[in-house]
Amino acid sequence: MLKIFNSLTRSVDEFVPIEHGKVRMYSCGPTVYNYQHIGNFRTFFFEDILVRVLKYNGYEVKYVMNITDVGHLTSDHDEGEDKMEKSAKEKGMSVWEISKYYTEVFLKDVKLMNILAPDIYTKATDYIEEQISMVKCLEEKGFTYITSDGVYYDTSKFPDYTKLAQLDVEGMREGARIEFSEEKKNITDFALWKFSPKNEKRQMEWESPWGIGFPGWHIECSAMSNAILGKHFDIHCGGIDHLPVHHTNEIAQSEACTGEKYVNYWLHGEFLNMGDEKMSKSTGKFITLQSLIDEGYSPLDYRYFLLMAHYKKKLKFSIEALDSAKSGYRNLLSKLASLKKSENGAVTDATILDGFKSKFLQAINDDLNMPVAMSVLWDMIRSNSISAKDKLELAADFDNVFGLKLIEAVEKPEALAEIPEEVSILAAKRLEAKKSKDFKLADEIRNEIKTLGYDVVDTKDGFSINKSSS
RNA sequence: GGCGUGGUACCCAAGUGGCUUAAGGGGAAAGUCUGCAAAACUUUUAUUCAUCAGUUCGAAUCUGAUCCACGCCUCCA
Repeated sequence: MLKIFNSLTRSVDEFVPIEHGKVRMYSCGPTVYNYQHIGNFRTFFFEDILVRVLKYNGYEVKYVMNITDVGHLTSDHDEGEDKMEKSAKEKGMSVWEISKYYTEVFLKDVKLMNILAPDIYTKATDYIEEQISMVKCLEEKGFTYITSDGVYYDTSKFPDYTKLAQLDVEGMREGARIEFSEEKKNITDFALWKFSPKNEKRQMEWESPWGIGFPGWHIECSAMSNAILGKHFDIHCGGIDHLPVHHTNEIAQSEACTGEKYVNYWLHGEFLNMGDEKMSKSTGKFITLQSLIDEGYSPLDYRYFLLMAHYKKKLKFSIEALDSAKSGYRNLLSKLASLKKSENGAVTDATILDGFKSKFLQAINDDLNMPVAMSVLWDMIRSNSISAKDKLELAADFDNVFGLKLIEAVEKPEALAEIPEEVSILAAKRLEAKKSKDFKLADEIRNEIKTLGYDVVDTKDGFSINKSSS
């Protein structure tokens, strides 16, 4: 039985799908105006784990992720610039080029982290009609009003507005860091449709019943999820930051328009912190996946790092912590590789195997407790009463959830990559020296090989060469 | 000002009333092995869970107070 923490109820609830055996799920993807940083990837990773756990439990999953390429404003309560347009201006490219470029980088990074692609990626600009008709629907039902700069949602008309995030609207007003627009009726009201500036031609703008403009940021998710998954579906997830505003607004829009319950389970991933503070794009303090790769880390080292913590807890990122994950991951792979070579040994007692399997299942089904699942993997690998073959099979089975490419890595270890001939010859010479007990020469040759960037390691009947770890 | 998290070994991090006198990984130390080194294997590494009170037969886990750190109420995964 799968249990997950539902932000709506604020408790760990048993997961019961709307339709037996099937799950419809939506998550808020990237806004493609800049690179995604490793904190963003923590959330995409968490959603990936959720999908994998659902599939491991036998559910058929229909998974949609959006790509925001319009309407996401820089700040100021619907008064800032559009992030896409701003980024395009700064880089001297068209918004469409910006969108294409950052989407491609995102897709590449996602793949490197072995995050399974959703069934459908939806772009906000591909669903303008749907967004307009949802705004119309809200207008007809009396949830909107028009100001000088757009069509707004009147949150006071939706009684359950504060439910998801348990917002204290009065308290917000007192400490608000920013004055809110005079034209807004309530501090929490938000734009559904924004008018293009009178004196400026936007690159992205569309005709609408209210005038030329572009959709507000929140409406895209309501419109697209509705179009693809229907009015009422199972799971909606995203980063924790989306809970008080974006997801709260989505519920208000969707439920006001359809009159039905929107989503059954809301899941939110916590932030990755740099030291004690969150990693954030607006402060410029962030790390991309590519920069980790440039530093000599594998994207899967980072994945292993993420598996060590629960998704609902803040995680401190540091090079030290990443290094320990890297070591842990490499150790794991070398253990598995040596299992591959070893004799199979005795047949394993089935009850022992089942014990590990059920511990694993219990961990992943307990609100995706990956740290515990990882400890089950390690205990299993260190166990004395399981044959090498069974260990590898179980590891492969668990890896359907972990996504660490454990078996691929064992099949073709990268250490065997290309050893230059020069190094091979030296190593052979060293073996000769060793055989004639000229250990001084042997050590000299080993040092020489070391300076070429390789390590020679003695084995029972010879040696093996590995690239020095950086 | 309001709302909300969290403080567990040298580091990362599970555990949220008895099964645990606190998982797992990294690191460190000792031993076996080895010409040496590495790897591998074995063992060790928190009588203690920010602090102080309290509830309980029993608390890291519940309650209260205190200290500290962080997030949200501007955009953000």
